[in-house]
Amino acid sequence: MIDPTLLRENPDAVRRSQQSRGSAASLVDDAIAADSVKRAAMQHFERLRAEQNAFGRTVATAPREEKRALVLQAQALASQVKEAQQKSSDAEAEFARIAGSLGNVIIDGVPAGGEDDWSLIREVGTTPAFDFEPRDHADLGELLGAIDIARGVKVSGSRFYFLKGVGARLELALMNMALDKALAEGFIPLITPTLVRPEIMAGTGFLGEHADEIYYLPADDLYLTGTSEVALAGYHSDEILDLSGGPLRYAGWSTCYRREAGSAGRDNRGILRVHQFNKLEMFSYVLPDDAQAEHERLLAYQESMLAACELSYRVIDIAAGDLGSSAARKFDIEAWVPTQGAYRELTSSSNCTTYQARRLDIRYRTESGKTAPVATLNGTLATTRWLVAILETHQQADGSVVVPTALRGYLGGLELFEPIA
RNA sequence: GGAGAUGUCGCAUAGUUCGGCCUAGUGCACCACCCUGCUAAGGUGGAGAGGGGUUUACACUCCUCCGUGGGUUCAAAUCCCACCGUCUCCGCCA
Repeated sequence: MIDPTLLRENPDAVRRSQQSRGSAASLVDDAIAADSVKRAAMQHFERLRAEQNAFGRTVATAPREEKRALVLQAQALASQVKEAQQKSSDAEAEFARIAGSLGNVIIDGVPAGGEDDWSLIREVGTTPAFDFEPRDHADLGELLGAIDIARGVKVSGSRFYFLKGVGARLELALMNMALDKALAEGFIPLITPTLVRPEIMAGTGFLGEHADEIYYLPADDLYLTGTSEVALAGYHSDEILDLSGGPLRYAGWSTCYRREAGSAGRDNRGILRVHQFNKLEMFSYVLPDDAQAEHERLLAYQESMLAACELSYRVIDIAAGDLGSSAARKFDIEAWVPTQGAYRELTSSSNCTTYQARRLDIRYRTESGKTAPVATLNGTLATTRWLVAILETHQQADGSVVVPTALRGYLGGLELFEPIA
């Protein structure tokens, strides 16, 4: 939910944002109209209600013999009040529906356009060159006994897999390295629920256009989360936070579930795009004025992880039309995947400003003692998908894979993954 | 899954019997000031959340909120229905 005051006082800013996203700017005018209808209806209802309340007090204290006549009068008033209340709550719901469909107001500098209109922030590292034909991660995974796709499909269907042997160990090593990084930066570790209630899912903005991407358990009315961001954002819902000591930073580890309904035929090979994977996610609650600095900070942590994995990558500023509704800006880091000859997303970091917090009712106390929504940000610190880039980047001609130095300590000193017999 | 208990503005509670001076009282904690004078106490006042009106702002004023959503009624914390959470016991259980 965007700031209704901004909608009233600076509708042009919201219009520009909608245009950059390629969404309907006319929604802004609809929202403003609905807002004024809502307020008129509220005022009408509240005036009648005040009258009714006053009358009620008269009835309560009236002598018995006058009560009967007074009650008859009050009955007429009550039906008017009821009607006005209905109109008011309808108008309120209508405003919420329209205003809720407006995306977050993007931050200046975010490129306009869609999926391909991102702008490059920087490229880091040199893309690996091989004097042999590199194998893709699926082949390497099989060769090393690290990834068992066939049995994953047998047990659970397409886009499922087993991590096995050094593959399983590599994932745990990566997660542990990421956790240590997070701890060093002051994040509080959390292992989060992966099943959440509808209001939490809706509050984080995932039940909008992408609802078909989400697993749902109708028998229990619960959703399986595609990222621990959902639980991490819901963690402080309906709370007033004390941020006087600085931001609240959490590192949430969870398994993530995605239906991948809209990606049939894409990335069918290997574990690039799967229904289930693990992720360590950073999540920050900060004062609104600190949000942009925090975004840079999360990005820096991510880059240091990529560097520790000795990967070559680029940082991109995602275009407005490719942002989720909650994000005001999103930076992705994409690592070079040799056999694809392309950069592929390994991390994503969003600044949701106050949009998500407003919907989840997460506030802080301003200096004047009033409450105001906080800003929320999230970013990937490690996921299963990183194995793709790590295996492919560090492979050798014989199919072995050199373990990045920083990860060796998490693998009992193992320096090389070797093909199994 | 079964039985029972329970949910009140930070925490703890009063209020629910029998609907109406509940505009939800009190204690603790909190904030400001005063007094005292030394590691503690006393006094006065303030102070919940969301929204509307009016405001540069302060202030003022109105509406809503007693787990959630409905219902009955002129009037609901209080009565009725459904749901949710928590606790206790029983059952079941990777």
